Amino acid sequence: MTCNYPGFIAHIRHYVDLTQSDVEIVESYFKPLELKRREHLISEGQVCTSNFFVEKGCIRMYYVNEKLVEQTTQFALETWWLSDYFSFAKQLPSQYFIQAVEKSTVLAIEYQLQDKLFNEVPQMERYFRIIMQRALAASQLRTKLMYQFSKEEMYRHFNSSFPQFFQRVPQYMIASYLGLTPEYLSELRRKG
Amino acid sequence: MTCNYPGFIAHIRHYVDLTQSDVEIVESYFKPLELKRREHLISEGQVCTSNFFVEKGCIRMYYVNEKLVEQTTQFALETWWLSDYFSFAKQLPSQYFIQAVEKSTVLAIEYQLQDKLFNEVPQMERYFRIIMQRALAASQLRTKLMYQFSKEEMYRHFNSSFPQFFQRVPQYMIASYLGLTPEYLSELRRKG
DNA sequence: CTTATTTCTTAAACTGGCTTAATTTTTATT
DNA sequence: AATAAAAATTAAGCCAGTTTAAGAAATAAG
Repeated sequence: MTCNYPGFIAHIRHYVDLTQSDVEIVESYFKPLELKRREHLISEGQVCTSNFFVEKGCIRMYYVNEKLVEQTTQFALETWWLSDYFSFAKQLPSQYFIQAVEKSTVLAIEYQLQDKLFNEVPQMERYFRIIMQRALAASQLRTKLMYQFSKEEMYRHFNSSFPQFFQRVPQYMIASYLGLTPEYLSELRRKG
Repeated sequence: MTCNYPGFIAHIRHYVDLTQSDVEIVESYFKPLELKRREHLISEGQVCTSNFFVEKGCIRMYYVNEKLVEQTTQFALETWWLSDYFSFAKQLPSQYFIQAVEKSTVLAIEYQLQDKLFNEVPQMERYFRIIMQRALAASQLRTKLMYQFSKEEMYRHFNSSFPQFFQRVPQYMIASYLGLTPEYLSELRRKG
């Protein structure tokens, strides 16, 4: 395959067909970003002008609460999309930060260019429709887990579902994502 | 306008253009359902074969927890879509019930027919892409509210944002949606 | 290698919100 | 209108998880 972002194109082709010339057009619409650990893609107050695809690494979305503590609301690993979809769709200032958790490669498409891309390569409209629906399914599942699990169960579920995550991500980010304090997470880890 | 479901078609036309013949094709793909209060669209264990648009009334999604209590995870009022998108996309059994909260009119499109519709009327693919993205934005907002608000704040926020809701929906459903017990909701209401 | 900074741990005191259980009010049915 | 069933209220006791604060360990930077 002669394309610049093989993980990306393979992911799209998992859902829709693309000719070789489609691939070239698609790639031309995306800007690759090499991010250092802790580098920010957007900050609170800026419009989230792009939708981000994680080619390599891990990024997160967080906001800063009234106690000035970072509250992580989402992680995205390889092949996942992440954006503040409210800010993105309405082109209004975001309340979030989006940041690389570790050294990462991300592909960004700007809001302004999306519609042009869909007109040039209509399959991309279908791809994004499927991706958004899949993200919504994931969000519904997460909501259910938040309702049905206690904080302790949230930790155990997350830990057994994504054990590699504890290697890659600082505990305080995981704690805030799971909705518990770092102190309580520490206590749960000790308990085993 | 000569169409059977004016609220529905107006909603689609808010996002994409449809010719009069498109409208006829689109309407032919949807099945109208008249629901009595508390009537179910799907039950736990069934595949959620359709995506539902609320033309009139109010529906909710809930599951039954280990204590045999109904836990409401989502409401949908007029012009909102609702489905178990995991069950819908994978055509696997659902863990949820979808039920009319009050007398309602719903339009249903079956999973099997969606792709045919998108091929006949490509604008509908764009419409659903936008709708899914909008639903995802709403879901991100809700997640943020769940993180940043205490239970008492969740109640106050919901109450001031959707005062009409308390007229239409039993309190125990609202309580479970907000993640609090009916007893505590009652106490908060008394406090005013 | 040393120092500074960030992250993680430990433990005690505290509280928001749940549980339980009994009562009242509202709504549906005959 | 009478009866049954569902929904909402009230209050006391309780506990999962937070807060606070101080120290230890790990990581980054010079």
